[in-house]
Amino acid sequence: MELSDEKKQLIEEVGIHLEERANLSPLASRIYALLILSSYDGMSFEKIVNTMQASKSSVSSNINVLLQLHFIEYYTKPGDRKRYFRTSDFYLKNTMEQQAHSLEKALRIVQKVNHFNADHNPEKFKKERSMGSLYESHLNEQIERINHTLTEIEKLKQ
Amino acid sequence: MELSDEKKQLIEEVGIHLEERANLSPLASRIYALLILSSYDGMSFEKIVNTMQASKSSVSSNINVLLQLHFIEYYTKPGDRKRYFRTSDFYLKNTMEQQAHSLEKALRIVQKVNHFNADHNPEKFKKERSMGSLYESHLNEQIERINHTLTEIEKLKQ
DNA sequence: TAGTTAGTTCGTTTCATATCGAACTAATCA
DNA sequence: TGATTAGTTCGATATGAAACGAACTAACTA
Repeated sequence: MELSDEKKQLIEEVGIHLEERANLSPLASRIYALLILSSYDGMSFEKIVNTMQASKSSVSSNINVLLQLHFIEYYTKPGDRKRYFRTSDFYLKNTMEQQAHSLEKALRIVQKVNHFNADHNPEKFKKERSMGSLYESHLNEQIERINHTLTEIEKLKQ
Repeated sequence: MELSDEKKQLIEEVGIHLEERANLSPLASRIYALLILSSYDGMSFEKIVNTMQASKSSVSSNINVLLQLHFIEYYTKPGDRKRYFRTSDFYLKNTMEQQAHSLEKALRIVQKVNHFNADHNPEKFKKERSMGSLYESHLNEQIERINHTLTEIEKLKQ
């Protein structure tokens, strides 16, 4: 029931990272980190409550968020009412898809900004155009790379 | 003094994007968006206060944050006490440097997680290794790309 | 020197969001 | 059927951050 110090600290570190990158609440981040660092068998709701020292209600709502985002999944054992949670099979794929969306959104914004400045602040646009287009093509490249990797992951799945 | 509806809406859109991506407060994000979408001459403190309909104190502290992060800079005109703020010359470069750091951090975390699971959850590690290594090399590639673009920007500066 | 102006400081207020706990539901068990 | 258990719901509390406003400083100006 007690975690090693090494694991505790790693949960904290990964948790903070997830908070920042995935916009999850602190507890959701810690739970997700815990499951990332645990065996593929997963953990029961109760065990998560005890390990995290958090209330049942907090764990319940945060687990539901993680389920909705498809970051985790659950399974049941015959003759056992409990649900067992684990990281979803392809959570790295989800992470990358989110990154792709975020980059695409960034690209759309940059394009809008450049367009607006070309129309309304021509002097500024001229000054920044070369860097702006460099940035645009950089974003395009990154999106391409990510999609490429996603198709490779798709192959792995089969 | 009044902004066009088009500009207002774009400030909102870019502002929300900056809030999410750059971890800036709402007002800091809006001020930064305003300056991104304004002429290279920049805007005085007073004009920013009026345009944003925010208090002097809020504008003051948020501008100082943006200055510290080198997202914006200011200049003065001889015989004019006011300070004029504009986006810093190479703010896109700063953006990319931040992205590079964030990717490097992500890579270090993923490596730590993989290492931990290899030691403590061998079954899970085996199951996820191929995807994990694919992800690792993907992150490496992205970091490489970003550094490459940064050196190209460096060339532009000269 | 007295008045004005640009911008800052700092204590207070407002607001959002995370977590909690007690009461509840629905399924299982004896 | 009555008791137990797994998990949810929902109103209350706590915490932290953002924005505010009044008072202040420091520089200029008449």
